[in-house]
Amino acid sequence: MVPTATSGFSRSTEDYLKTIYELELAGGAAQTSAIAEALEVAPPSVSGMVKRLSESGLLQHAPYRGVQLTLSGKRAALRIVRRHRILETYLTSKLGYDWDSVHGEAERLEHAVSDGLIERMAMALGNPLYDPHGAPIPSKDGDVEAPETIALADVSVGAVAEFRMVEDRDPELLRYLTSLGLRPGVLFEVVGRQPFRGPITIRVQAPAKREAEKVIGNELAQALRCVLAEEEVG
Amino acid sequence: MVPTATSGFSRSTEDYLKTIYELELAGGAAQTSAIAEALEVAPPSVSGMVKRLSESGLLQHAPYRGVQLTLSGKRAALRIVRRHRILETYLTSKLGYDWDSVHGEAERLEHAVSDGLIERMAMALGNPLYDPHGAPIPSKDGDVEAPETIALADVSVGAVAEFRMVEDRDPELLRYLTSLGLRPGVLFEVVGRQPFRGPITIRVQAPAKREAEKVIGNELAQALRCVLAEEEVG
DNA sequence: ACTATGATTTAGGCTGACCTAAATCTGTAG
DNA sequence: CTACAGATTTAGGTCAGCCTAAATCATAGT
Repeated sequence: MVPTATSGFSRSTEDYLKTIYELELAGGAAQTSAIAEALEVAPPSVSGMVKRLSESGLLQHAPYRGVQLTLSGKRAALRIVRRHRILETYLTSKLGYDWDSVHGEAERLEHAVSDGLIERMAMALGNPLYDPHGAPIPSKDGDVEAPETIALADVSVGAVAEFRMVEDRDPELLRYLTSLGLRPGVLFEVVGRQPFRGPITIRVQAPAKREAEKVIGNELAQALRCVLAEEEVG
Repeated sequence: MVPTATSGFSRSTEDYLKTIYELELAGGAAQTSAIAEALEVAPPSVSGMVKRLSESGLLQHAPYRGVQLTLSGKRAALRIVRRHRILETYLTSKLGYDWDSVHGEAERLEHAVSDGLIERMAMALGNPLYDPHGAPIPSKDGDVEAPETIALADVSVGAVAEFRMVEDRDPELLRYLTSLGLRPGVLFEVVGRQPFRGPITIRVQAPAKREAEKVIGNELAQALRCVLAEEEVG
């Protein structure tokens, strides 16, 4: 009738490319085991798929070393990333989804939606630059602006910073952030930090509300990407 | 990561069930060759899939005779039909698609979208009862109201009728209807018909416009489902 | 420089969904 | 009542993508 995916690649291929792209961002060449873990697949399955993908020219494989996307592989990956983030944005803005429940839906739809529909959604949203979790949306021709951010864990005590971005995969984490009042764009001040990778205390600047202090574990604080704000005018 | 379809059935299974459902509507038990043609696969592929589907209890197979959906098969089929029609309606109402270009998009998305998203779309549309081509949208628990219609070809000369519904599969046909001013809900009068299955002349009641006469081939007129309107008040 | 450990690949298999070619059934026309 | 045409099924094969078990490689620690 109508093919599964709209790229000429299989659903599975698209998933591998996107995953490899994200692993490369996080650090150099993607390892077989890392890909396997991210895709919840056994390592030999990755070896097999990697062979096929490199035969299609989508990536280069240095055996036992790792894998790197070629230009066309990266292009295909960024196309999926764009779709994923536009879908997440559309679902939250236009259909009342919460930011913690869009990931899985986007994960399926990113393969099924046509380019035309993605562009209509982007248009309807006013061509947004960031998704609901603060991740940058690649442009149609594959440009991504990756803003410089630091982990909340690395913001010094006394500094004011803006929460900018967090991974979209963990709904519980996202709901927890909601309960703290933390979403992209929110300003906060670090008012204390315990030693030995201990918890961090922040004061969220909720507009027209009591600014309660919140305590955040160090591990979570590593996952929250921020930028330092201008100094507050005394 | 996340399964392809949201029903527990494969994309392919969903397509077979929907197709068989539609063939049954059109006339009794679905034949292997009819299924094969509709899905654009070879007849032996259908035999194989039919065996699997009947082993799963989704249909009953009378060898060499045909195939009939069981209750659970019909339920699964209607679920897909509902998704397809809600998607078509959403795309036309909310994203500016024309009625001739939604079918293919819905064909892919119907397998990927979650039940929750479908219900949100339905809600956003005000729980519509008909899709853009006039086809009834099954309810969540599988009730379809199939209105009594007759082919435009069977409307007698002099009668006024309302155009109600047409198949969604042929974009060219739909664009042609658009050019005639025919979409669901439009009234027209049959002003003439040539003998020997010849063409039919109608006058479309365009509000506040010149009511030009249009000539329609008999074959097309068979595909246009209508209901007779009340007599016009002289 | 060797060796153990962990990562990776190879070998061999399975399943779903498709295909073509060959066999078999059904119903109709003589 | 038989034979043939057309529909259907069976037989046997391919391919993508997954799996487990076994072999191989890379490297870090002695």
